[in-house]
Formats: sequence, C-alpha cells, structure tokens
Amino acid sequence: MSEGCISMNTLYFKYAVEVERTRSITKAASNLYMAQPNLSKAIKELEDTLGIDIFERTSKGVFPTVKGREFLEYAKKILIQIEKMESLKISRNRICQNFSIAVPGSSYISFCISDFISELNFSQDININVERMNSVDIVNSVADGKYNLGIVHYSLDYESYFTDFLRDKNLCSETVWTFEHLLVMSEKNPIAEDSDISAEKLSGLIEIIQDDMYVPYINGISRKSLSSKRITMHERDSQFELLCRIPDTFMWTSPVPEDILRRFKLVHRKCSQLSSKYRDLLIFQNGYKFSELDRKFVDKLYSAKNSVSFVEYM
DNA sequence: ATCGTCCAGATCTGAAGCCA
DNA sequence: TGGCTTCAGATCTGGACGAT
Repeated sequence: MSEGCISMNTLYFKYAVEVERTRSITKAASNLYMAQPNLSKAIKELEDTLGIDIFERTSKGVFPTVKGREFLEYAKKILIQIEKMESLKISRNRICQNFSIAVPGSSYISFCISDFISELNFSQDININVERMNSVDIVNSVADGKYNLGIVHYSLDYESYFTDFLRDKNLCSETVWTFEHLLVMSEKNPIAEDSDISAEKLSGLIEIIQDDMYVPYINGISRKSLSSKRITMHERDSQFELLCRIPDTFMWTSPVPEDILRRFKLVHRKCSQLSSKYRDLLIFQNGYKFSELDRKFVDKLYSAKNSVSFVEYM
C-alpha cells in the first residue's frame, strides 16, 4: 500500500464508495461483512496513499471532502469498468445475452422492454439490466458507463439544456420521436366525453403526478399543476390502477399503448390549451458499438413508438 | 508436476480510549 | 452516548523452496 497509486487496492475503492453511501464507517463495515476498525484503517490507508482526506470524520458520521467527492467519482467509474471485465470472465466460452439501459417511466418504453425480453433466447445465459430513473440521472449513468444505452425524456422547453448537457458528457443521441403529452383518464371520467378538454375542466379534478416525468429537476422547475388536488406517485401500475378506480383523476403522460388502456379501462384525451411538446432521445457513449441485442432493442423501440404515435409532431 | 512446510504480510477481532 | 481510531494478538493467505 505504500508504493503509491500503482499499488492501490481497488477493493478499497469499494469500501470508500460504501462509506460514502452509508455516511458511516460502522454501517458500511456491517454491509461489507467486515469489522469496523478494519474498514477505518483501510480508509485511512487509502487516504495516506492518495495524500488526501477523502472523508471528514464527525460525531454524526463521515462526510466526503471536496477532493474526496472528486476521488469517489473516479472510483465509481473504475468499479463499473471492473464489473464489466468480470462479466467478460463469466460469459467466457458461453453465449451470454448482455443488455443494459436506463429509461424514464414511459409506458410505451416499459411495453417495448417486456416485448424485447420475451423474445430473448432463454436457453442461453441472460444478463439484462434495466433501471428507471429521471433524465438527468440517465445522462450521468450512460456517461459513467453504468448503462450502455439510455432514453432521455424532456420537454422541448429544455432542449438547449439537454443539448449542452449531452455535449458536455460527450454522448451521442438520436431522436426517437417528438410528441405532445396527452391526458389519460378512466373511460368513466365525467370529462372523458370531450375529445379536446379545456383547462378549466381539469382544475376541478385530481391530478396524478409521476414525478420523474417532469424532469429536469434543474432549478426545481416542473410542470405547473392547475389542480389543487394532486397525488404524486412513482409506480406505473399503481398510477393506472388509481386512474381506473377513481374516475375523477387524470394524468399527463406520453401516449400509452392500446393494450394497457384496454386493461385499465382508460382513454386518451387532448388538452390543446395546456399540452406541451416532449422529445425522447436514445443516448449512448461516443464511439459505442451497438451489439446485435442493442439493434434488436432499437427496432422494438421504434415499433413500440409507431404503435402509439397517432399524435406526432416532428 | 505435485505436495508439504515455512514464513512474511495482510486481515481479522476485541478492548480501550478519544471526541463532540 | 454514539461514532471513530488505535493497539495487541490471533488467524488467514500466498509465495518460496525443497523433497519426491
């Protein structure tokens, strides 16, 4: 450990990342199945090797220093690369279907993913990693190499922000489509008989808000709700269940596949007065080579999009 | 090439003490 | 009182080396 950076133990990176996550050496040690003094010593050794303080110790736990935060960012990237190298070892001599993507909570994307997975070859090894998160985290995760692909969903009001953000992170993007958000509600909703609903009619109903749809969180900006009755919910199926069971509810969303609308007895409606345009981008690292599985997924993504794109604005 | 032994270094645990 | 550090002693691990 005393030979400088070359002999740094990457296991210690894992320790440091866990300490940062738990904000406690005791908790981190417990999670890592090791003794607390040992972890404390390992962190100290790592700090000595680097010549920086990674954490500030307080009676309420440990907190990363400015330099420590910078180090932890690098450490996380290295751990991701190590994980990828290890997965190469696992799949050696065997065909393994590897695929990873970070996605927003759009139902047409969820639909596409389940369709894609259902067509995998189940006699071969499968290593699929799908995570739902907000668009800012999706960009960071793809830039860090945690996911090979990402789908970013944002309002066109933030177009320039995302263009700059992707350029800063050296990521490539491809527009999947540009569309207007629609209202989705129970077919029994009292206003469901109107094909183009007025803003005034919406104000008396209960709005279900899917928080991560309204990214970016930049400056805390999100779509302004007209309704004083709001329910914020993250879980997709629960949102549809609620829309189905309480006819006085509605939700803004990207177009929902017909199959799901039928299953939950829901309908789409427009609200020209309030609707705004959104864009979904497929993102990946500059120079990333698409695997056969990636291409298969992209085909599925476009056909899922085509099946719901009855209202499209390019 | 394989096996057994030795040994240094790494890692572990528990106890004691420090600090806010 | 809770959380972290330091210390001493025990245990584990892996490399070196000789015997077969």
